[in-house]
Amino acid sequence: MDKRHGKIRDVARETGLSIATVSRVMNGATNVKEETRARVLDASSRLNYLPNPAARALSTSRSKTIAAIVPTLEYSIFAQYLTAIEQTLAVRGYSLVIALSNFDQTEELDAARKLLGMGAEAFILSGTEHDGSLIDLFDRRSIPHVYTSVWNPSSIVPTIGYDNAALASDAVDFLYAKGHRHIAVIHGPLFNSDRTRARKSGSLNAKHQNLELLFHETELNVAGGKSAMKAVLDAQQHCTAVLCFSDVLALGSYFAAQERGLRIPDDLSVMGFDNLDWTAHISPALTTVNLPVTTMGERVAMQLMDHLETHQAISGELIAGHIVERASVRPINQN
Amino acid sequence: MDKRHGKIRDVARETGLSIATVSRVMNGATNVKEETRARVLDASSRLNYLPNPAARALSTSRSKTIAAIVPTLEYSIFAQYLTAIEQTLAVRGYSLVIALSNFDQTEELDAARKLLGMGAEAFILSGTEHDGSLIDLFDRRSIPHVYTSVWNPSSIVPTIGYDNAALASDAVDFLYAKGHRHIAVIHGPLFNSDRTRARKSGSLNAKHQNLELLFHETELNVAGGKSAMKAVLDAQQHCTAVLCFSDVLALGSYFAAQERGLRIPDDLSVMGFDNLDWTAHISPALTTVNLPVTTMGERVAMQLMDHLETHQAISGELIAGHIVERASVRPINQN
DNA sequence: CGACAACTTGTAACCGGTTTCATAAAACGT
DNA sequence: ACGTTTTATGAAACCGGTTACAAGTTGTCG
Repeated sequence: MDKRHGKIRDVARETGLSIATVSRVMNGATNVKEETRARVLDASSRLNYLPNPAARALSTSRSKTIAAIVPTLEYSIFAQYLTAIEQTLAVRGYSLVIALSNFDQTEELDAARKLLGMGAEAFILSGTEHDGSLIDLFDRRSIPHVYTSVWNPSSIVPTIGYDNAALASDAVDFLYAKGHRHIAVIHGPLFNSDRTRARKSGSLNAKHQNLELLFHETELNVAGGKSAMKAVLDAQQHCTAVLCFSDVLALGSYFAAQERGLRIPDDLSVMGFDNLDWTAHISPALTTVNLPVTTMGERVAMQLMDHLETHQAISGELIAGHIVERASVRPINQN
Repeated sequence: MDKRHGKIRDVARETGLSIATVSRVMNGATNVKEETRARVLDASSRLNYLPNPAARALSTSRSKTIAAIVPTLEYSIFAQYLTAIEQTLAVRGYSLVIALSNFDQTEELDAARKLLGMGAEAFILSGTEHDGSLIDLFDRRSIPHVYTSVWNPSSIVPTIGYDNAALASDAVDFLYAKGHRHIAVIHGPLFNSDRTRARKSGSLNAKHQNLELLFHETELNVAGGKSAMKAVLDAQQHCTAVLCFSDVLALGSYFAAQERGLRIPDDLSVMGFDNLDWTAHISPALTTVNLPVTTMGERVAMQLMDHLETHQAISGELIAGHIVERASVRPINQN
C-alpha cells in the first residue's frame, strides 16, 4: 500500500475532527459549520488528500463510470460520437470507458465482462445485434444499457439513434427525384452490421417506377470504396448515380472515378452517408446524409446519467438525420 | 445496495467453504485442491458471482486501469494509436480509460484529477507540454506516466514516440534530393502542439544550398489544408513542392489543387505526414511519412504494465518512422 | 509407527471510505 | 428560564473483497 498521501483518517487527526465530518465535507454535505469545512479543506490540501475511489465505490456501490463498446475507433464517425459522450459525461463527473469489439460478438461479450469487472454502471452498445448471454448478464445484474446508432421502436432494449432504413430510403428518393433510375449502391459488409443491412433494406423500400438498384458489397474503407466503384464502372451497367452508405466509400469512389477519367457529377453522380467534415471541401462537394452523432452522444449520455440518478426509465429516442445537398449529384433528364 | 447477485459470502455459504478459499479460487491461487476449485467455480456460476472490483481494488490497491489523455479523437491517428493501446492492455486484463483535453492544459489537468479519482494507476500523455501541477500531482502520488508521440531523450519524464524533428528534416532532405528548392510547408497550429513545433524546427535544421522553406500555419483539418494550399498558390512563390505536416492537410491541398486545375505531381509535388490508410489510394498516391502509431501504442502499454507489475523503470523509446515514397512527388531538374 | 514436511483450509485483520443513529450544543418560542 | 427544535459532530457498522497467519490434514521416510 502506498502511504505517500493522506487518508481520511489523517485529515481527521490533523483537524481533530472525526472521519465522518471529513467525509461530509468531501461530499459537500450542507450540515457542516462553515469554519469546520474550511479547516477540513485546508488540511486536505495540505496533506494532499484525495478520497480513494475504490473505497468510495465500495461503500456507495457507485463508480460513476459508463462503458461504451464500439466495433472500432477507426471510423471517424465513432470517434465523433464518443467525443460527444465523453464531454457530456464529464460535465457531471462521470467517466467513459471505451472497449473495442472488432465487430465480433464474442469479443464484445468478453469486453463487457471485463468492464463490469471494472465497475461500469451502464453500457452503451452499437447496433442491435449482440450475444444473447450479454443481455442476459445485464438483465440478471440489472445493468442499464442502450443500443445506439440505430432506432428501432420495437426493440425491448431502448434504442437511441437514427432511422437508418428511412434515411437510406430518403436518399434513394432524393436520387430518384433528380431523375436517376439506375443506381449503384456501395456498402460495407452486411454480416456484421445491422446498420448496413437496415440501410440496404431501407433503400429497397423506396418503391418507384423503373427504379433499378444494383448493390455492391465491399470493405468499409477508402480502398473498398475505390475497388467497388471500379467494379461498378467495369460492369457497364449504365448507372447514372452511385449511392455510398458511408462517406469513406464515397471518397474511394471519387478516387476511382478520377483514375478512370470520369467527372463527377457530369459523368456520374455520387452520394454519401455520414457527412464527415471533409465532404464539404472535396470537389465537387459531396451530397450526403447528415448523421447527428454529436446530438446522439449527448442524448445517450444524458439519459443514462438521469437513469442512474433518478431511476427514470430510459426511453428510445429518434435522432433525426437529413440530406445535405451539395454538388456531387446532378439532375438528369428522365425519359 | 443491489442484492441481485451473489457475493463472496454467498458462494462460501453455498459451498460450505470459507471466503478465503473462494477468494483463492477466484484469483487462480495454486494451493487449492482441484475438487474444491471445481466446487467453487460451479457455485460461482450458479450464483452468478463476479468479484466486486471496488472491493478488490480497495484491498489490493490495484485497479488495473490505465488512463490516456489525448487532445482529440477526431484525428484518426489518435484513434489508431488508442486502438493499439486498448488491444494490448486487454490481453493482460487491463482497461483503458480515455479522456480528452481539447488541446487545453487546464482541461487536461481536470481530466487527470478525475481519472485519478477513478482509480487510474498510470497515465499516458500526448506530447511534452503539460501543466506543472499535473506533473507535481503525479510525482507526489508517484503515479507512473509517460509522454508519447514524441521522443525526447533529455526529458525527465520518459518519452515513447518518434523523433518529429528528425522525420521532418528527413522529409525536407527527401524533397531536396528530388531537386526541390522552394518548398511550401503547411502545418497546423503551433501554439498548442509541440509535435508541430518540433516538425517545423526539424525542417529548419535541414541545411541545404539554396533551399527556401515557406511556412503556412492553418487549422488542422481538411478545410485548413485546402485554404492554406490556396494561399500558397495565390502567393505565387513559385514553390515546386508542398510539404504538409499532416495527411489531412495534404488531402485539403489535393482538393485545392484540383479546384485550381493544377495537377499533382506534374505542376506541384505534395508530401504528407502520418501515412493514413487512404493515402495509398488517392491519386496520385501520396508520398508521406509513416508514423508507426500501432507499434508505439503497444510499446507504451507494455512498458506501463511491466512497470506496474515489476516496478522496472520505464525507459524512453524511439519509435522509428520512415518515408513512404509514392507518386505525389516528382523529381525536377535543379539548375 | 512417529516426527516432520507439504498441502489445504479457515480465522480475522485490514483496505478507506459512507452513512445511520445517537448525542451534544445552539437556537427558538412563549 | 425551560422545553422543544434544529444543527453540528462523533461512534460504529458496513461495503466485499485479500491475505498473513494459524491450524488441521495428509503424506513421507527412517
